[in-house]
Amino acid sequence: MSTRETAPAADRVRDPQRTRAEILDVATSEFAANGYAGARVDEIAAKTRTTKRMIYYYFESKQGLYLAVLEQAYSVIRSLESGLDVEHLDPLAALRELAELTFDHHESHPDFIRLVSIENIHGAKHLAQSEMLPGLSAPVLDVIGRILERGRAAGVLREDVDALDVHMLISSYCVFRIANRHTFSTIFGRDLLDPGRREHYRTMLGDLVVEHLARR
Amino acid sequence: MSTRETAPAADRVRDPQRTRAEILDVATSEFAANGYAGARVDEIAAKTRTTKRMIYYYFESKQGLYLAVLEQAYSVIRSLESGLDVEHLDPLAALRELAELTFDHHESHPDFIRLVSIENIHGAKHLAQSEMLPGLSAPVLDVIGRILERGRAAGVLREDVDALDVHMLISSYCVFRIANRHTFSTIFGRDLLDPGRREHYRTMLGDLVVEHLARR
Amino acid sequence: MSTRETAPAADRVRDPQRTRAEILDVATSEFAANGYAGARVDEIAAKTRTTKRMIYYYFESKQGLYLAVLEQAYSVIRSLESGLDVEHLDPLAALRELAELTFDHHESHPDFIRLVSIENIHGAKHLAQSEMLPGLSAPVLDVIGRILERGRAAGVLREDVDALDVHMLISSYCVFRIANRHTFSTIFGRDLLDPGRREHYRTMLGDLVVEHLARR
Amino acid sequence: MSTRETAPAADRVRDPQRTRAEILDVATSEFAANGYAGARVDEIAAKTRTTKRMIYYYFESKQGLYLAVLEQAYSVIRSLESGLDVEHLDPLAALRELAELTFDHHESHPDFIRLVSIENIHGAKHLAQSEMLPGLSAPVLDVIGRILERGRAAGVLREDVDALDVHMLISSYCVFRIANRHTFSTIFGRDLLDPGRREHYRTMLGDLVVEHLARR
DNA sequence: CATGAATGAGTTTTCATTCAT
DNA sequence: AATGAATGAAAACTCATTCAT
Repeated sequence: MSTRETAPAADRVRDPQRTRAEILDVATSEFAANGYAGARVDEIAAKTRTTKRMIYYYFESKQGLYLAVLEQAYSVIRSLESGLDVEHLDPLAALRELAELTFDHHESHPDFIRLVSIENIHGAKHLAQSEMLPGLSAPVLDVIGRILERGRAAGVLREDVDALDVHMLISSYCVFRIANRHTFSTIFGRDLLDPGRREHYRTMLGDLVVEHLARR
Repeated sequence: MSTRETAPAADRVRDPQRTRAEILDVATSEFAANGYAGARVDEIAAKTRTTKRMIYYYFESKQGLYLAVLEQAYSVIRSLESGLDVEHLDPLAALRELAELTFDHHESHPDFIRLVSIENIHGAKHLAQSEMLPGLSAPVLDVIGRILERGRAAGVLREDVDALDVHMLISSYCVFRIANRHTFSTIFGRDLLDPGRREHYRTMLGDLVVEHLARR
Repeated sequence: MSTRETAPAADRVRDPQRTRAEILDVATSEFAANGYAGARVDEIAAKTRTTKRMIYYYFESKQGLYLAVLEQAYSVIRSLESGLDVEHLDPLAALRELAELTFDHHESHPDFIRLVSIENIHGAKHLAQSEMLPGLSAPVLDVIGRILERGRAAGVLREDVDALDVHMLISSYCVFRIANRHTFSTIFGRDLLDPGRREHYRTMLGDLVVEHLARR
Repeated sequence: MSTRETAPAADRVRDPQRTRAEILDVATSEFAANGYAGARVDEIAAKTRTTKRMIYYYFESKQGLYLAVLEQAYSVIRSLESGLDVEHLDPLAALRELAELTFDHHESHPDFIRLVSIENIHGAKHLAQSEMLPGLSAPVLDVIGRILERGRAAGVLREDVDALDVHMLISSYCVFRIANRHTFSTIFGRDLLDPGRREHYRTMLGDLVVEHLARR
C-alpha cells in the first residue's frame, strides 16, 4: 500500500453527506479489522473515493475519525434496540425473545462487537471523550426493566435480579460468541458461528435466561 | 521516548533465563495495555534492564515477541487449570466450584483476557502460527468432562450439554466481566469489578451453571 | 551521518518531476559507488534537496529505488544506441565505427557499467523483477544485424558469426576496461583509462572486430 | 537468519589450520555471493563449524576477513597460472592454448571473478591495502612474454602488441562471460555458460587472439 | 581456543499530518 | 471542497563487534 494518492479523480463525488458516510463506513471496517493503532489513515483513504485530506477535513484527526466510527456504531445498535417489541409476550417468553433478538443482532453486527473489544483494550478512553455516548443508557435496559416489572407483578420472575444483570448475562454470551470466535476455534476446533449449531446456541441462551429468571 | 538506549549498563546481568523472562513479562503488560500495533518495542526495552537489541536477539521480531507472550500467557492459564481439583465434590457442587475458580482465575489474570481479546481482533492469526498452542486442548475440558460423566451416571445432570458448551458458558461470563468492563462502566455506570458486588456476580455464575446443568 | 533530516527547508521546490529526477540521479551515483547493500538511503537523501521520506514516497523501498536507477540507466544506454547511424559506411567500416562508438559510450558512462557489475553480483535478480527491461532486446543488436546482412550479401563478412556474438565481443572489451580498471591497475600498474593510451585501445578494439569478421 | 549461535558443539574441531581454512572457504562464497557490504559475519559464522568469535580471532575484522579471502583467491589463480606449460608449442598454438586454458580457469573459478568484480566496485581499495598482492605481477605475464619473444624471433607474431594487452584481451573475454552472465542472459536470453555453446565460445576466443597476433 | 550473551550505533521503513495550489 | 506533494518524528529492525566465562 503506497502512500501516494491514487483515487481515480473521475468518480469523485461532490456530495458532502455521502463522502462523509463513505469515509465512516470504510473506517468502520478498517478499525474493526485492525484495531485503532493498526488501522491506517492511508489505507482508509485509499478504499474511499476521496482522499486523505477529506478525512482530516471532516474528522480532524485519526482519533476524531475513530470516535465518529464508535459513535455511529453505537447509534446503529441503539436504534435497533429501540425497535425491540416484546411487550405483547408474557414475561418469560419476552425475556427469551429479547435474548434471542440480541443474539441475532450481535451476529449480524460483528464490526460493532469488534469495535467494542478494541475500545476496551484502550480502557474506553475514546468513548469517555464522546459527548453523546457515555451515560446515554441503552433503550434495551428499559425494555428489560419493563419485562421484569411485569413479571414480578405477575409473580413469575425472581425479585433479586436487576435489569443490568440480565443485560450483562445476555451480552456476555452473545458478545463472547462473536468476539472470541477466533481463539476459541483455534484452540478447541469448534466454530461458534457454525450455522449448523446456531439454533443450538440460540436456544441455549434463551434457556439460560429463562432458567435464571423464572421464579421457582 | 528516545531512540537512544538508556538502560543503566551497571546492573545488567548475564542471566539469559532472567533476561528472557524479564522481556517477556514487560512485553506482556505492554501488549495487553496497548494492543499489538500500539505496543512499542522501544518502550518494552526501556522498561527492561536490557536493550531493544536483546529483544530481537531472543525473539527475532515484534511478532515473535508477541507470539512468545501469547504462548506464555496460555501456558500459565493451562497450568492453573491443571491444578484444578474438584473430584471430591458431588457433580453439581463440582461444577459450581469450577465456575467460581474460573471466575477467580480470570479476575486475577486480566492481562491474559486482554491478550486474548487482542488476538481475536487479529483473527487469531498469530495464535494459529504457534507450534504449541493450536489444538492443544485445555485441561479444564477434561475436568468438566469427568464431572459430566459422573453426574450423568448419578442421574443428576442433563445428558444433552457437552463439556465445551459448559466451558463456553463459564468463559463468556468470566471473560465479559473483565474484557468489557470499561465500555460497560462508561455506558451503564456500573463497574463489573466493584469488590462490593463481586460475591453477587460470583454466585450468579454458579447459579447459572447449576440451573442449566441440573436435571429437572 | 545523522538520522535527523538536515535538508534546508528553504529551497525545497514543489516540482515532482524534478524531485524524482534528482533523487534518481543521486541514487545512481551512490549505488554505483557503493553497491546495493553499501549504499545508504540516508546518504542519498542528504545529497538531495528532499528528505528520505520522499524517496519512499516515490520509490516505495530501497529496492524500488535501486530498480528505478537500473531502469533509467538502461534506458539512457538504449536511447544512445538508438541514435547509432552507421548505415552509410561499408560493412567493415561500419563494424569498426560501431565498436568505437560503443567504446566511447562505455567510457563516458562508467556508472552504468558499475551498476551492471553490481546487478550481476546479485544474479540480476532485480533486473528480472523489472517490467520493462528483461527481454526488451537492445537496438544495437538490430544495427549489428543489418550490418552483418549487408556484409554477407556483399561477400565481405563471415557467415558464421551472429549479431549477439559480435555484441558480446565488443561489450566484453569495453566493459572490462571500465569495470576492471581498478584491480587491473593495482595488480599490473597500468591504468586502462590512461588518456595517452586511449587511442591505442580504441584502435585495438576496431582491429579485433574487423579481423574477426572479415572474410578471408 | 538469527544472530544466535547455533552451531552444534559436538563436531567442533580443534584444528586451527582447518578452522581458519573453513572460515575462509565459507567467507569466499558469501562475499562472492553478496558483495562486501551484503555479506553477513553472522551468516558466515553460521555456515561454519566455528563461531563468530573465531572469525575475529583469526581475521580481526570483517575487512580483515575479506582481504584474506581476496588474497587467497588471487593466490589460487596465481598458482594455476604458474602451472601453465605451453613452451612446447609453436607461438600461435601456444597463444591459443593459453587463451583456452584461461577460458577454462575462469569458468571453473566463478567466485574469483565475482570477487574481482566486487573489489572493483570498491575501487580496489582493499586490494591496495594488501601487503602481498599489489605489484606482485602475474606469472601469466611472463608466459605471454616468452611466447611473444619466441614468436617475434620466429617472425610469426606482430611486434606492436605487448604482453599486458594480450592478457587484457583474453581476460576481458573470459571475465565478461562469467561476470556479466546474469544481466546478459536476462536481457538477451542467451546463457553465456550454456554447455552446448561452450566450444563455440572457446574457439572464438582462440581465433580472436590468433587473428590479432599473427603477422600478416 | 571456544562460546553464548550482550551491545551501540546505525539503517530501513512507517505513519499521522500539513502545505501549496 | 478537493488534491498531489511533502514532512518530521518515530518505529522496527540490523549489524559488526566485544564481553564474561
